Amino acid sequence: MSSEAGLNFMNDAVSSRAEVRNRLLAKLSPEDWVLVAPHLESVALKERQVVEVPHKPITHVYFMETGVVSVVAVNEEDHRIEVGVIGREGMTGVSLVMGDDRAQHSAYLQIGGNGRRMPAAAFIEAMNRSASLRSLMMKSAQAFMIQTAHTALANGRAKLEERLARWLLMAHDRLSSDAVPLTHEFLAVMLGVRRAGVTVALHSFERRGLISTRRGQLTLVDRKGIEKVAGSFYGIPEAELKRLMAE
Amino acid sequence: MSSEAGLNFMNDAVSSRAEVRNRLLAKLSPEDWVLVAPHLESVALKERQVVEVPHKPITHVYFMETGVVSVVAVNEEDHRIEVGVIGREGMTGVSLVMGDDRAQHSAYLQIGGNGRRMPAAAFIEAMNRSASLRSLMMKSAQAFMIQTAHTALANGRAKLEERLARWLLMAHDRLSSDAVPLTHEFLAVMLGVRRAGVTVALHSFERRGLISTRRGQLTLVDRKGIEKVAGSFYGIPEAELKRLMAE
DNA sequence: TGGACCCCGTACGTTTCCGTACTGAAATAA
DNA sequence: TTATTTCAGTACGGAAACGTACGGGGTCCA
Repeated sequence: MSSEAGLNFMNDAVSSRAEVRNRLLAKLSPEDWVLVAPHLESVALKERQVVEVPHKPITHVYFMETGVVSVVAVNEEDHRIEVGVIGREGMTGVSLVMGDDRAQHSAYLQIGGNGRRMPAAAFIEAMNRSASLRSLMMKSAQAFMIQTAHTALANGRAKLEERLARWLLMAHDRLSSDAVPLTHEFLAVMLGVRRAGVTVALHSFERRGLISTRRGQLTLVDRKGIEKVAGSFYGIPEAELKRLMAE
Repeated sequence: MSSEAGLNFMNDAVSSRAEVRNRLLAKLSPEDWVLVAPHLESVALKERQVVEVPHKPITHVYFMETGVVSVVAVNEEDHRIEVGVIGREGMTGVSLVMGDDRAQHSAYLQIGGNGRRMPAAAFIEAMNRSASLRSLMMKSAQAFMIQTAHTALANGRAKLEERLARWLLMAHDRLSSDAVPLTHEFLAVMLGVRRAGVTVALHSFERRGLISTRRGQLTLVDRKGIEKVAGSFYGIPEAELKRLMAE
């Protein structure tokens, strides 16, 4: 998976304010928008499109408007697990906000979508020029940290069904429809469990009327019911994101 | 556990540069040190001393010189697990660096020690005045994020023995001796596993000559051997910390 | 339209870890 | 010293999830 392959550029000259649907970009002050907009470029990314490679420099930050990015931690023995997801509420390239130039984790589109991207250098430059922009980006980074911490909690204490429910809810929050176009295999990789385990769990969800499934896709039917399954493993990062973005 | 109970203040007038052993404080430029030093206060903290309470304002940041702070994520159903440890390489109160005023997680001394603390307001003020200070603190925050992500990885993919070995190594990195003064019960809480499970695993370590144990304490004997057990679940955050602090 | 491939359903024995609980030994308080 | 509490060792059945693997059905491409 190359970082550039399969990338589609939209042919807008300069991103126009009104059509911005990424929540971070939408929150920019007019002054910060002026700082950022000239460097934005609309892109459409397919599923599995890689946007960050561990220990390599970050080339662009992505502000998605649809789709879901998975951030996956990997170690040398090739153990891997998702440590967070990013959708239209945030951005990729959190390391840049922290003054680092490289990606820590693998990041790629779990569910394809479109958004805008900005070269890393321009992003850093903009943050250096505007304290308010930097402040907003740090809040976003903080929200992502919280999500990662709760992923650690769920990974250590929750059962497969609880973690799966949590994942579906987080994905659903970032999608405009109830359909989640993913195979069991990919869900399994995200959660760090067996593919067969996901199949069985989803089956149980379906029998309970929580979701419906078909090949390569599942659809949330009873969100409240799924929330019940996830219990309090879901919710805190979402509430904290809301709080951090409220001001 | 109150935040103030059992706190001991040292009677130094102003912290002197030479005796600073916290690595973050030690890295401050002379100018940044001038900004920070007047607000530092030496403290000795006993084990279980609480320094941060979830969702409550952070009152002080702590720069430990000895001892280990556990940062523990908790949810409403009272599931809890450690998401990171902090010793003389870092600081507590990472949220402040990100522009938030409250603690996300519970933080307390897992192993007692001493260090310096600084009121939150003074810390924020100092960061606002110095870009280089802020930059250093953000690097430290980044290092902590990386640790949390790898905790999520270990929680999801590693076996009990691997996670226990990882924890021992992280504690050892932050202690000046090979002795870790902790009960099995506390290790179990950190890892989110049964106390009995820790007992059995430590036993196995002891039989293999990796550690020695006595009531309320264990001692690392063969660090290399323990690293072998932890495999690649240990190491990346440590290497990244080194890199981030190298500049 | 046939073949190849991908995805899902299912199964089985096995490992890991849990929940619980009882015991004795060590440390601490009275 | 004695009483009390804390900590460690051990055990048992059971739940959860694992590794592996096989077959059938969908989907897509030639």
